[in-house]
Amino acid sequence: MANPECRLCSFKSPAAELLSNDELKALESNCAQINFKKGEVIFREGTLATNIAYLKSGLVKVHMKGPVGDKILRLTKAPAYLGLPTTFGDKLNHYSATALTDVHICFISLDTFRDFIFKNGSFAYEIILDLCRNELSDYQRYTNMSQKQLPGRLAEILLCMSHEVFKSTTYELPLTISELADFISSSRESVSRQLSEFSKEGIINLNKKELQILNEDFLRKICSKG
Amino acid sequence: MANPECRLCSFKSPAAELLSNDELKALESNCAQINFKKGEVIFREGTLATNIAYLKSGLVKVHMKGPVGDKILRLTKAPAYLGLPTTFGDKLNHYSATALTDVHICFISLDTFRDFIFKNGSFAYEIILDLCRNELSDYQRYTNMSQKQLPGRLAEILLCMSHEVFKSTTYELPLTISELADFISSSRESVSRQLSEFSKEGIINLNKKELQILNEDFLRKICSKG
DNA sequence: TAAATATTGTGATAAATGTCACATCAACAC
DNA sequence: GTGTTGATGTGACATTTATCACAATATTTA
Repeated sequence: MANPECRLCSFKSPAAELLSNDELKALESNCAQINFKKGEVIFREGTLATNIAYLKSGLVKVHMKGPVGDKILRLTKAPAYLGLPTTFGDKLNHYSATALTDVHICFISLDTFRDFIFKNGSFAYEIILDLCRNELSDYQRYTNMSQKQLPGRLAEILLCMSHEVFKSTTYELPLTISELADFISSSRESVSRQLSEFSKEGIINLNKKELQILNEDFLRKICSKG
Repeated sequence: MANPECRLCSFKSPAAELLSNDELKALESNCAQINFKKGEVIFREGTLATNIAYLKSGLVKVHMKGPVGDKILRLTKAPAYLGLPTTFGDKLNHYSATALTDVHICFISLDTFRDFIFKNGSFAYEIILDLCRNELSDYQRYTNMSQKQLPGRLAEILLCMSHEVFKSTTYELPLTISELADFISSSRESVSRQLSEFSKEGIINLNKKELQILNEDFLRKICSKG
């Protein structure tokens, strides 16, 4: 738990950029940075939601227990607040967050955060914008995932990770095959087979975890056709 | 378009309850009530999002075009704001809202609403709470729907409408079979068959649109088993 | 009222994908 | 090293569910 220097922090969220010096000072004394290793749970479904978690660096999966197994709801890349809805929406966390890389998290006292919302309209507005944008992209993904079948769903998250997370057509898969399956609501075996299929067709190249998108246009076509 | 009397309105949202008299006055002059008949579109995907839509009375479906067809994202019952995320998140609406009953909608000027957020912390906080609670329940439904198969998904929305919307085990289905299919991402035919199945098993009774849940426990069991 | 249109029910069939079983491979602990 | 554990690939098969086709009702419109 390092002593944070929020005022000097260069990883501030867009919302935190709008805080006054005094507010940043208040933040400093009500905030603790904790580092997690890849694979560690940042907060867990069913436990008390006591702090706001701000993801300062790294990549995280947000996931929830479903009737069958785990469901990955979204990947969240720094910088971002992690559990606003689960922290404000209920006393108990309704989902979990797990580090996919080593991450830096700042836990912010709920009271302090709430105070900013009450007293700093710009801050509140920025938080609202953030919640709204997230909901839009969630709805979009939800709709796509629920109407496409396996090839389209898989193509979609491969492209999504390429565009939204890594900004590159080559990247190291941050998820295991099982997790990919949890993400697109399919089975490990089916995902494995579909990846082989994409490889055979020359659309991707997968070496261990290293993924290379060879034919993005075709992948896009698969994605949009479903 | 009636001249609204927001100050006297007895259908205020929890957030609007927190507005001052002056703010309510500002609301009055920047707000227009419009009534829609069952089946009419309140706002449409792809059009400019220019106003906040507050659902004062009635029931609405929120839906989005998907790769295959329409996808119903949620049912929203009055009182509720309808398109906050699509209004704040982007200039264009990312989804549509259609009346399932006759409804009263108050369209509120975006600037006015934004002003309340900036200047009234309690209002902003209430809006944030609302967004958060919605996201939680969306995630829950999303997870359930994506992991269950047809019987479980159908059972879930039948129960959901019973508990959340109508608060009764007997109610008139607000959706056609096709819409039910759009909601649970299945086909019209499969939903029709599954409803017959439930009827044969004595779990429900469906007469025209009048649905009666006869064996709620069993329906719950189907719902939780998937 | 009749015609037109939308909604629903149901059988036959095909396609997609989950499940089971087992082999292989990699990482890590001891 | 060696054994243990977790992750992955793949064949065979069963199951679920979409699709197509068409009939039967409802509902709306002319």
